[in-house]
Amino acid sequence: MKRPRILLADDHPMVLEGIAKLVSEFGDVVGKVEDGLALLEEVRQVKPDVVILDISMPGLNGLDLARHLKMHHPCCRILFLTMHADLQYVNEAFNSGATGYLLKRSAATELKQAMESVMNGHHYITPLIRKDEWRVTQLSQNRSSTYFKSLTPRQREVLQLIAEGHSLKEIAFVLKLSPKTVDFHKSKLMETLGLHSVADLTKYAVTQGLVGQEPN
Amino acid sequence: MKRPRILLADDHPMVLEGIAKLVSEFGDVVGKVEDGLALLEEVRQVKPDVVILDISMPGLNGLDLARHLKMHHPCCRILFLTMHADLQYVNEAFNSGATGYLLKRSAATELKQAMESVMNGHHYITPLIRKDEWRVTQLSQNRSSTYFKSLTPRQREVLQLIAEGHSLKEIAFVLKLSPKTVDFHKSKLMETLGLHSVADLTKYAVTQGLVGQEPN
DNA sequence: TCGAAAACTAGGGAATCTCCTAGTTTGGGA
DNA sequence: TCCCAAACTAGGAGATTCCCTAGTTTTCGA
Repeated sequence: MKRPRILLADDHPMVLEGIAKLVSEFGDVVGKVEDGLALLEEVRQVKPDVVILDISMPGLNGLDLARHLKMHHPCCRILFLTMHADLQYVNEAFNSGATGYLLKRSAATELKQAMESVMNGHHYITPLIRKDEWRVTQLSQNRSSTYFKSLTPRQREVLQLIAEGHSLKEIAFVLKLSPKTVDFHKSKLMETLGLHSVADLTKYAVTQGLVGQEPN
Repeated sequence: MKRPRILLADDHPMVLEGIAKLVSEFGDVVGKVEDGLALLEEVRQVKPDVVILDISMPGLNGLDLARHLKMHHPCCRILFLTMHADLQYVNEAFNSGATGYLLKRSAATELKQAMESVMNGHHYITPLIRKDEWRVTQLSQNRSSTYFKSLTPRQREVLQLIAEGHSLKEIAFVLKLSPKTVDFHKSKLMETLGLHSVADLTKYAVTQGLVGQEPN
């Protein structure tokens, strides 16, 4: 592989410099920037092969940047490196023109793999994000939100009530079902979402806007 | 300066490896860990001069870890490297035994400066956090309302683990307690916070920044 | 229209959690 | 120093949740 010319963007200098060190083992870091506007300017100047960027950035966020780059610098590959594992972000990223998607909690070795994929014209998505789930979402994407398309109405109902803090018994009473049935729906939806605790269900419901984030 | 023996802890491998590269220019990285328990284990094994760690970590958070370390390994210097610029965190960090406090948005060069201070027995706090403000807050801090409500350290620990999706049994194992004891702490903290379900505890922990909002 | 797949319903038994109680340890203040 | 309050520890008993299985209803495409 030809050594790619890489532009790095992250609003945390400490992280930026660290990633730069990692990346410089297999590519040339031709620029480092800490905000969205600087990135656009720098891309014009140095014409990198790949931009590695975070989603949350001051000025312009990563998703807006990706759209802009896709428009004005179509040859420039876009590799997200972010802490957001949320599928909505992943989808939004690829819809915005991303070529790859890594998490900060991915293994450091994935950087090189991802870079190779991306340089060969392929897409890359970290295995930490379940690819099949991502596919599913992508297909059902024409409706604005979501991904919990894959939940049945009953499952959504139960999920919401759980995330509101109700017990299975209470939910059963509200829905006029046996607690056993509610329990079944809970198991099923956990399986579907790949989650394993009430805590995770709650976080999921909150991020999906099913319930508010305020306790009580 | 003698090259310090450094143990690194950060729950994002990508960041961890990057920081390791940066640090290895002036110190020996004798260990890298991704969660609180691993950190305690590793400290016992390698007896580092300095631990560089994040505040938000799965298992045990950085503040609780600092207290453990101060207790069991008083010679080991503790340098926080985190994204939390909140003064409450800074105070709590120093109250918990921190020797230094850096931000991820600090300049990378501060790592070396901070390390030198810390190795010479001085404290270090990044200039991004105004030192005078920090003083003021510290004085007006009549101890208790530190980081979050009137929860005891144990209760905070348990709250975090619950909000991360662990069962009482798992938590008991991690903290080397009886599940009954964990249960008691849970009841007590629910009473203190006026909450009545795991869902609400999770939302509370998320809004307090004790855990991330992403499920899984 | 028919058949199959998906969704919905719920029971049994084991594991876990909840609530109550009680002993031990710890950190100040008189 | 001694004592008290708060924090921490854990046991018992009953309620709830988890996991598996199975029957019924609904949906949808051939």
